[in-house]
Amino acid sequence: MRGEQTPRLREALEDDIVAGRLKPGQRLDEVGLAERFGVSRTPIREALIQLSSSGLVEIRPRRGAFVVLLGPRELIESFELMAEIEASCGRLAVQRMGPSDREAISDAHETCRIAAAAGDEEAYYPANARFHAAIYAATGNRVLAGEALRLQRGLQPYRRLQLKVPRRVEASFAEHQGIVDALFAGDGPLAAERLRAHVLVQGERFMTLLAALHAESEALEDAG
Amino acid sequence: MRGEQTPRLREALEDDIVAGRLKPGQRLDEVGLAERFGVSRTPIREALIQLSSSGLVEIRPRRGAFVVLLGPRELIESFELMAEIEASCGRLAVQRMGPSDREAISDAHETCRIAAAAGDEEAYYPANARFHAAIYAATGNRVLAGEALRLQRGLQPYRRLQLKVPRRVEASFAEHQGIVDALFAGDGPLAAERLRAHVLVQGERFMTLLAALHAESEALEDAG
DNA sequence: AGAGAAAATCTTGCATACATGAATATTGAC
DNA sequence: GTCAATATTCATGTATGCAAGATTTTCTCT
Repeated sequence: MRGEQTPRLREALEDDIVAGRLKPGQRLDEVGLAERFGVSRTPIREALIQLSSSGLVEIRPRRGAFVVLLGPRELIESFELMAEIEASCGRLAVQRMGPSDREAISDAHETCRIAAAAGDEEAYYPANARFHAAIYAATGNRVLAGEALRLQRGLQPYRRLQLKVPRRVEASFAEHQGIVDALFAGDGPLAAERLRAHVLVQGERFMTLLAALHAESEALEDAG
Repeated sequence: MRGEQTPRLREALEDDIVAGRLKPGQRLDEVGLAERFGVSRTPIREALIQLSSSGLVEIRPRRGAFVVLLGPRELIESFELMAEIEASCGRLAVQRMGPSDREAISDAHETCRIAAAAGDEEAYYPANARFHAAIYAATGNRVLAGEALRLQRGLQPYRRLQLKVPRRVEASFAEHQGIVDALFAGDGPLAAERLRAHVLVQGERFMTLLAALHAESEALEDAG
C-alpha cells in the first residue's frame, strides 16, 4: 500500500458533506468508511479529526463522528461572522485589487449573470462561490482569503437548502451587481456595507426558510 | 489504560507552543512525545493533526510535524486579519454588551493598568489577552468570539517576542484606554477603528523588531 | 404486555506491528 | 580532502489487535 491516503480521504469526505451527499446530523461510521474507501480505520480517523477541526464534522468522544448540524443560533452567528469577514475583504479589495483581480471578479459575475438569467440555480451556486472567492483573493491577503474560504465551505451545506427560496437567485444577483459597482467605483466602505448586507440577508432568508421547514416537519432532525 | 488521551495531549502541546516552551520551527518527534507523555504514537498523531488544523503546527508529509513558523508575509497578513476581526468585535460589542460584559472589560483593563504601572511585562501579557477576550465575548456571538480566540492563540507565540520592545506595555495600555473610552461611550465605529489600529500597530512594531533581530542574527532560523 | 435490568454486540480509543520514503552515515573515486 | 553514490538507520504512514465504553437485544419480573 502506498503513501498519503489521509488528504485524499479528507477531500472526498469534505466534498460529500459540502455537496450534501452526507447530510448534517448524519453519523460517519469508521468501519463503513474504511471499507468504502478500501483503507483501514487509521487514515479514516485522521481524516475525520481534520474535518472536525475545520468544523464540518463533530466528534463526540466514544460516540463517533457526525456531520455538523448547526443550530439556529450558531447559524445566525456564523452568517454574521461571514458577513464581517466579507465586508473586510470588500474594503481591502478596493484598496488593493489589480487588473487580474478585477477580471476574475468580472468573469465570475458574468457567470452568475448567465446562470441567473437562465434561472439555473444549480449553476448559480458554484458561480456565486467563485464570485465571492474572487473578492477574497483580491485583498492580496492569503491568510484572510483562506479564512474566508474555510468559513464559506462550512456554510455551504446549509446554503444548499436555500435553493428552494423563490426568486433567490435574482435577488442575489442584483445584490452582486451593487457590490461590483461599489468595488469598481473604488468605494471601499460602500462595497463593505453591501457585502455585509448581502451575506446577512442571505442568513436571514435562510433562517426564515428553516423556520418554515421546521414548522411543516422535523425533517432535519430525522436526517441522521 | 483509560480513555481520552488526545484532548489532554492537544492542550498540553498547545500550551507548550503558546507559552514558548516549544519554539516556532521546532520539530515535534512523534516517538519522543509519545515517550514523554507515556502513550503510544496514535494519540500523539491525532493531537498533532488537530494542532495542524488549528494552525499551530504544520505537518509536512513524510517529514514530520513542526511548530508553525510564520514568515514575514504571513505574519503581516495574520495581524491584518486579526485587526479586522477585532474591529468587528468592537463595533458589535458596543451594540450588544450588557452590564456583566462591561464589568469583565473593566476588570481586565484594570488588571492591565496594574501590570503596566508596575512595568510587569510578564503579567501584562495574560491580562492583555483577557482584555481582548472580554471584548470578543461582549459581542454575544460565540462563533465570532471562538474564531477571534483561535487567531489570538495562533499569534501568541510571536507576540511573546515583543516583550523586548521598549515601552511597549505603556503604549499598549494607552491604546487600551482609548478603546475602552470608545466602547463605553457607545461609539462603535470609533471603537472599531481604535481596535484595528491597536492590532495593526502591534503587528508593525513586531515586524520592526523581527527585522532588527534578523539583522543581528539568524536566531529564528536556528530555533529548530 | 410493558418496564427495567442484564448480557451480548458493536464501535471507538489506544497500542503495536510492519512497510515505505526520508535522512544520515559510510565508502569509494577523483 | 572533497564530492558523490550507496547502504544503513530512522521516522512516518498504514494496518491490525485488543480493551473498554456505548448501544442494542433479550430476559425477567411485575
